[in-house]
Amino acid sequence: MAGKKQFDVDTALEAAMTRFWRAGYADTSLDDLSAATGLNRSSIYSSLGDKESLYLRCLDRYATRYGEKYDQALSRASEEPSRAIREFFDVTLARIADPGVPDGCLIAQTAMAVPVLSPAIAARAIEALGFQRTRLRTALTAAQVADADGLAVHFAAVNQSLAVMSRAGASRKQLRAIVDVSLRALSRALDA
Amino acid sequence: MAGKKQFDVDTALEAAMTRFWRAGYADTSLDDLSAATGLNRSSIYSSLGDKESLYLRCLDRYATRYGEKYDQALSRASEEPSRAIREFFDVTLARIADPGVPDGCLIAQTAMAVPVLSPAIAARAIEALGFQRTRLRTALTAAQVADADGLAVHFAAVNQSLAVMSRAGASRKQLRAIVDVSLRALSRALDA
DNA sequence: ACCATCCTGAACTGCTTGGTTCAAGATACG
DNA sequence: CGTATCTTGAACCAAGCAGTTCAGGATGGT
Repeated sequence: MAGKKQFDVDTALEAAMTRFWRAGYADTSLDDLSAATGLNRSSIYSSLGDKESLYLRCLDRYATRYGEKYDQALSRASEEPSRAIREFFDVTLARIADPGVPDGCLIAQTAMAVPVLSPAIAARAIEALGFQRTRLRTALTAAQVADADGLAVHFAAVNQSLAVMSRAGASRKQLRAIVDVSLRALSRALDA
Repeated sequence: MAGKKQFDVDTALEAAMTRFWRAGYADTSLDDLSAATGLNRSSIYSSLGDKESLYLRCLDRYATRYGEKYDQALSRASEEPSRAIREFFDVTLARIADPGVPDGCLIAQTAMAVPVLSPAIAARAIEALGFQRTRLRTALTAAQVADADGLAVHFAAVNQSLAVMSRAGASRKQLRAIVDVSLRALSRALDA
């Protein structure tokens, strides 16, 4: 197959992202990516770039996709803050419950490997986490919650903790319990 | 240098553990371990075993060392639960603040890599996390707190989240804020 | 002084890694 | 039909990997 038609770059990118997400950067070889995407090594290299730039593209893809979902969940924070934060966590819980997608979180995985990753990749992961915190802080500020800063970083952290715990085989019930304690803390802050 | 004296196995194990802790299993080669311990490749192999069994020994070493500290922090939970949990988190915060030791957490790092690690290593990490939850649940039950189970898994998760956030360069202030929200949730649970 | 003991450096194996090149083949369009 | 365009598989490279072996040198105990 050749001539003018090209393979679907988007599909290949999705497969590569999923592989990186499950196994991490170090444990994903070009052969793994080749097998996952169905593309030849040379095709990956010529149309998706080398391993590092491909990883960066996957990071962006991941951050954009779930960033939009988080934004949507938080969009009505000023009217119903409790519900907004609950829906924020539901985005993560639904992702973990989805059998078509790996456990964990690509951003969290990248953050854990910061000391051994290239500065460019490390910076992108840290940036994404910072963006998540900002997202939450903006929503909580709009809802006029006391200590919006502290709660924002707490929720961002608890969200990441779900990635770790899901990798360790935590049940959905346990993941829900983790979130519930944080949601109760928000309720108290709203009462005051 | 040879004859009858041996190098200090304990010192070597400590160096290996630190290296694994910082860089993870995949990104630590035998040459890295050799450089870190100051031992020859063949010395590592003959007296510490292969890479996998050495990693297991490091995991145990880590779990035992900090497990004791966590136990100590929680020992007076029935009398002063709030203080006990605060001191529990202080163990982690002090470890992260210690410049002589890497950020993050060896257990969390291992948990994140579960899908690509050997079953033996994966099982040990999951076991360690389960033990942490049990430790907390026992303490909270002794303190007669409502929803000890939910709080235990929440605290265990938040504790792991500190590893992720510290790797992403979070400040001590931010890490403290993450913990504070959880501690407030405990206070409310104790009031009720 | 001697000998048993242990460590060390170096080498070697077989394999995988990321990266790159290129000729051959398949297609679509004029 | 012919030609320009694109993909593909295979091969190649230098490097790094884990694991293992072994001869030789340094040491401690006697």
